[in-house]
Amino acid sequence: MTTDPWPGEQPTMSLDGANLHAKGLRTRNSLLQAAEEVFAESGWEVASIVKITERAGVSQGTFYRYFPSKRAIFDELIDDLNRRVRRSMAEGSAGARSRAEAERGGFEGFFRFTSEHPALYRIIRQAEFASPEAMHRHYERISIGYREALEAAMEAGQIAAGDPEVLAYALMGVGELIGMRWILWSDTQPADGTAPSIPPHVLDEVSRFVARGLGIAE
Amino acid sequence: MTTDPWPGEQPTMSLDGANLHAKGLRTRNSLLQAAEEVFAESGWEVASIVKITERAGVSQGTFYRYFPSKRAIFDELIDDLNRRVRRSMAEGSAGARSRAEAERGGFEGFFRFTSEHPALYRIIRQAEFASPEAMHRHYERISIGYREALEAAMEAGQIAAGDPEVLAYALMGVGELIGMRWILWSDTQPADGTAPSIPPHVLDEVSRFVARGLGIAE
Amino acid sequence: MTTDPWPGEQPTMSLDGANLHAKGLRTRNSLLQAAEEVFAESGWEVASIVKITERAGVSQGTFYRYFPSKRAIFDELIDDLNRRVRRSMAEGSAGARSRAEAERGGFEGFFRFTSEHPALYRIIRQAEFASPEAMHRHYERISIGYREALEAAMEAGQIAAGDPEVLAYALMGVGELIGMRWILWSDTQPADGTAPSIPPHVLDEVSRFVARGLGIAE
Amino acid sequence: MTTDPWPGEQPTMSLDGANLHAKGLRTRNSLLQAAEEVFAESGWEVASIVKITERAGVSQGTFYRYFPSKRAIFDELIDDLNRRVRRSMAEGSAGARSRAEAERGGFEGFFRFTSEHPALYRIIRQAEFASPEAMHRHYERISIGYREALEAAMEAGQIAAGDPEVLAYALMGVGELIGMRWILWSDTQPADGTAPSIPPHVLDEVSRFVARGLGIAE
DNA sequence: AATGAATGAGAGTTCATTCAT
DNA sequence: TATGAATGAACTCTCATTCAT
Repeated sequence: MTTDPWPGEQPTMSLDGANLHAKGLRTRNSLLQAAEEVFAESGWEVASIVKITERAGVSQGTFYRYFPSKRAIFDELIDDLNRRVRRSMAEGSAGARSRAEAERGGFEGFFRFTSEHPALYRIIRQAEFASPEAMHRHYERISIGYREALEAAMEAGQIAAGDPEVLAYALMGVGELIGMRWILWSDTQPADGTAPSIPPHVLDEVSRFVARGLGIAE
Repeated sequence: MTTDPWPGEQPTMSLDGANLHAKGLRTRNSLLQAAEEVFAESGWEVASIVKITERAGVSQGTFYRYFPSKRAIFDELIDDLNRRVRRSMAEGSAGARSRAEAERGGFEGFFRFTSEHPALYRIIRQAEFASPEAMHRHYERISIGYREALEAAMEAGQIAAGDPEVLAYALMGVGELIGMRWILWSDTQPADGTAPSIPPHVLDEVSRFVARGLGIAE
Repeated sequence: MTTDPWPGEQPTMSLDGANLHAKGLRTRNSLLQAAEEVFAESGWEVASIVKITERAGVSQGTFYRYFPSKRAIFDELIDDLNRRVRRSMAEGSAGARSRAEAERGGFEGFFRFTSEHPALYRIIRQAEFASPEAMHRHYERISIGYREALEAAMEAGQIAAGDPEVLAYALMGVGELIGMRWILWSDTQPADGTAPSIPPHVLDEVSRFVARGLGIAE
Repeated sequence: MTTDPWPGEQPTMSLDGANLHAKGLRTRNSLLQAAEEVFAESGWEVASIVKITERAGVSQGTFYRYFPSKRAIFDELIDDLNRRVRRSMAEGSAGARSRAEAERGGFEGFFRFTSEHPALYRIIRQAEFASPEAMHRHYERISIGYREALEAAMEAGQIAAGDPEVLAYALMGVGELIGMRWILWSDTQPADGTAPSIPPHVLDEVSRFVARGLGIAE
C-alpha cells in the first residue's frame, strides 16, 4: 500500500469552475459543503435542491449556475469522498514495517475515515440507483490501488499468490460491512455525539482474518 | 452451516392478513409479487404505488387495504428476500463433507441467489435510508446463522478461534462485494439475457481466501 | 361543400376517457372547458396548468388523472376546435342553390365561427412550435373537405379545372387572414363586448374574389 | 407592385443605438444576428436571453445595455424581417410587363424569401401572443404596399374594381398558407438540407387563381 | 462599457395517501 | 371488499431581469 494513492484518477482536476471568480468559487464551495451534509442526512432521493440551497444560503437559481443538475453535484461529491477515503487508507498504511502492519493500517485508515464521516459513506451504498457510474468508479478506484499493492506484495513473496482483483474486492467488502456494523450501526454511541470508532478487538480480529486470508508469512 | 436456517426470526408468521379470506390473500400476494418486481426494477424511491397496483391489476385504494404504507410492503419484501437468501445459502452448504466445502457451498448458494435475483439484492443496499431497521434486520439475521455455524466449527476445532460476529460480518462483506462486482456489474453478460453467474475462478479464489482467513485446517 | 364534413377523421371518438364514471367525466370536461379559455387568452406557453386547474376548480394533481400532459389537452382542444369549425363551414354552405352561394356560405360559416370563438382560433396560428402535428392535422382536415367539394364542382363543370389541393389551401388562407383582420383585430368592437362579426361588404368582396378566382360560371 | 416598397414605415431609422460607438454597434448587431437565429430555431418562448448572448459571445448583462427587454429585440427583428420580405416581393414584381406578371412576380418573391428563411417566417405567426402589435404592424405594412399597387391597377383598368384592402389581405392569406404548406411543411425536402422552394405547378395554379380573382384582363 | 453573480417566481409533473361511494 | 376520484405538497429545473464591481 505504498503505491500511488490516486490510481484511476483523471489528471484534470480543473472541474469546470476553474475560471470562476473568487466570489463564485466561494458560492460553489458552500453549495458543495451543504450538499455533502444534506445527502449524508437524507440520501439521494430525499435530499432536495431546496434543502441544499437553503443550507448554503443561496437561491435555487444560483445552484444551477454551478451545477447542471442534482446528479452532477452528487457525482462530484462521490468523487471527492473517494479521494479522501483513499488518502485516509494510504496514510494509515504509510510507514508500516511489515505487510501485516500495512494491511492493518489500511483498514485503520478506512475505519477512521468512516468514523469521521459516518453518514457520508452511506450515500455510496445507495448510489446504485442514483448514479451507478459514480458508484462503480468509487469501488474501482479503490480496488485499483489495492490491486497494485497486492501485486507488489505477491512478487515480494509477502503474501500468497492469487487473483489481485478478487482479493481487492473481498478486502473492500470486509471493510465495508465491518465499518457499517461497528461504526454506523453501533449500539454504543459515544456520549459526545461524535460517531463511534471501531472497537480495538474488532480491528484485531479483522486484521488477523485478513492476514491469514492473504497468506501473510508470519 | 447445517444449523437452523431461520435464526433470528420472530415466530409469528401471522402478519396481519392471516385472517383474510382466500380472495383477499390472493390479492395480497399479487401485490407483494408486483412490488417485488417494481422495487427490483426501480429502487425504493422511483417505485410507486401506482406502478405496483397497475401490475397487480388492482386499484390504488385496494393497496391500502392490505398494507398500511409503501414502507410496510417494502419491509415485508426485505424480510421475504432475507428468508430466501438464507435458504439458498443453507442449501449450498448442505451435505458438505468438510468445513471448507461447507463454506464454499454457502458462498455458492449466495451467489446463485444473487444471479437469480440480480436486481432484487440491490434494493437492500439502498434500504439504508428507506428502511434502516429492515436493512439491519437483514444483515443481523444472516450474521446470526453464520455465527452459530462458526461457533460450532470452532468448538469442533475445524477453524481457528475468534470472534464469530466479526467473522460473520467479514464473510458477508466478502460475499456482497464480490457478488456486486462479478454478478451485478459484470461486463460479460450472457447472451440469453439472464444474469451472469459467478465465474468459477472467482469462486475458487474467494473460497481459498476465506478458508485461509478462517484458519481451516487443511 | 355538401360532402362529408368529417373527412380525415379517425373513426374512434372514444377518447381515452370513455370508461370514466359520470363524476370523472364532469371533471374532465370542466378541465377541457377551462383549458379552452386559458389557452385562448394566453397562448400555449403562458397558459399554465395552474391557471387551468384553478379555473376548473380542481387540484393540479387531478389534471394528470385525465391528461398525460399539457400538450395532450392542447392537442385534444385543437382537434375539437377543428371539428367545430368544419361543422360551421358545412352548415354555412348547406342548402346553397349555386356554387357561388355554397362558397360564400362556407366563408360565412367560417367567419361566424371565428366571431363566436374569437380568441380560440388564434391558438392554432401559434401552435407551430407548441404542437406542429396538431396544427398540420387541422389544416389538412379542412383542406381535405375543401378538396372533395372542389373536385366534385370541377367534374360538374361549375368551376374551372385546377389542382384542388392548391386551391383549398389558397381558400383557407383567404379566410384566415380576412378573419384575422376584420374580426380578431377589428378596430370597431361592438359595445356589448362580444366579438365583431365580419362586415357585409368584406364578405361580399371576398365572395366575389373567390368566385372569380375559381372561375365560377355566373 | 412598382410602388414605394417601404410604405407605412416610420422615417426614423435611428433606433436608439444610433449614437453608439462603433464597437457598441458591432455588439448590437451580433446580438440581433444571434437573436434571429435563436428565435427562428426555437420560437419566442423557448428562445432565451442566455442562448442569444452565448451565440453572440457576450454576457447577459451586456444584452440589457442594448435592448431593454426580450420583447424589444423580438419586435425589432420582426420589423427587420418585414422590410426584407417586402423588398423580396418588390424585386419579384419589378420589371413585369403585365399586371399578371407583376402579381406572379410578387408571389415568387414572397416564396423565395420564405424558402431562404424558412424558420424565420414562422415566428411571425406565433407573435400573436408574444407581440401582437409587431404582428399587426407586419401585416399592415405589407397590405399598404399591396393596396397602393392594387389601386393604381384599378385606375389603369388592369384589374376589376373592388376594395383594395380586402383584396390585399386575401392575397396575403393566399401567399401565407401556400407558403406554409409547400415550403415549411413540404414533404419533399431537398437532399442538401436547404429549404424546399415552391413547386412550379403550385406557383402556376396560384397565379392563375389570383389573376382570375382580381379580374385581370387577359 | 461590460461583466457575471445572484435572484425568485414560476414552470410541468409526480406521488403517497385519503375518502365517499 | 373494492374502487377510482381527488388532493396538495413536493420535486427538479428555467429564465428574464437586476446590480455591484
